[in-house]
Amino acid sequence: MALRAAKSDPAGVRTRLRTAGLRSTRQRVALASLLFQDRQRHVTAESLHAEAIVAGISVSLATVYNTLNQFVVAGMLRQVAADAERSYFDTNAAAHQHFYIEEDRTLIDIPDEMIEMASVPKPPEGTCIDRIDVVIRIKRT
Amino acid sequence: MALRAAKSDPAGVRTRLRTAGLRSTRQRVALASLLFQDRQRHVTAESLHAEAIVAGISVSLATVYNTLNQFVVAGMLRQVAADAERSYFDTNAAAHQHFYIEEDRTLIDIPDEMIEMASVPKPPEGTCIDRIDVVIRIKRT
DNA sequence: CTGTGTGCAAACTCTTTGCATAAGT
DNA sequence: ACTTATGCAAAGAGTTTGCACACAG
Repeated sequence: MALRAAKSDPAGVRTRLRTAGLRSTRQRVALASLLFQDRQRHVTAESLHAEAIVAGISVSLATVYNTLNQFVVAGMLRQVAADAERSYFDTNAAAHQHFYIEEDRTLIDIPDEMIEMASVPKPPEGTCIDRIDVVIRIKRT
Repeated sequence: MALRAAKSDPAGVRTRLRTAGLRSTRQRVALASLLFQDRQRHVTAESLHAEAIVAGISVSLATVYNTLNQFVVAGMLRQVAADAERSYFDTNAAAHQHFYIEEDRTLIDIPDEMIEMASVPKPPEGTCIDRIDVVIRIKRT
């Protein structure tokens, strides 16, 4: 059976951190375990911190911020600019897009197949496309 | 000749404010004149405030924020979430998309024709699409 | 051991708010 | 006149940073 709970699979997470050039500290392993145990997650620093506290992981909010930023740099997470208020982090670093429910401040992944651009505009002279972010803002009816 | 400098065309701006249900105060008229004299502009609260000061308009940063938010509510401006760091406001309230140069923190409009979605994903049950934001992040080569 | 990460609190940035004053209609 | 907007400064989010201590390699 596949052991994948926070404490039972430090190895996979550790390898992942190692590969990213990050030391396997207790906090990083714990946060990474929370983040990557499910397929796809959208967290804010606050929400992940709260989750960590509930899970009995002693970690400061500052460290959560630092860790999230490190994970973004390492390409393990993707930062999503859906709302000016706060930063969202998406465990799915691959190219994909989002619904954003403004009332709930909730992000929902859009399956790859559901969106496609007929034509991607040519970027200005001397620049290249880094990535394309699509946020479909939705409202309850 | 068409007079359209900040002080020579208060009427158009005033009408616009009136229509939006906003009183034509000196600051609102001045800020609106700065904003809408050119076809399309992307400002931050800071940049507009600085611009106003340079133009000799006495206005506080708080009022700039308040005014921008009022204009957004009134549909005169559109808020663009390109960067988590700060809010951008776009004088083109119509549906259109942006390039974002991360290094310069600069927004560039993408002409309507250049982008089109092959298929817009169906929003989840009980919701409807408010709007679609596309930000193409580009980097200097 | 040696260097890097963490915790904490304080600093920082961006944005909003409360209250007295000023201005619009 | 009566109401609403403004200015200022202070408060409020969210996020980053500096430094002493702790821990991984």
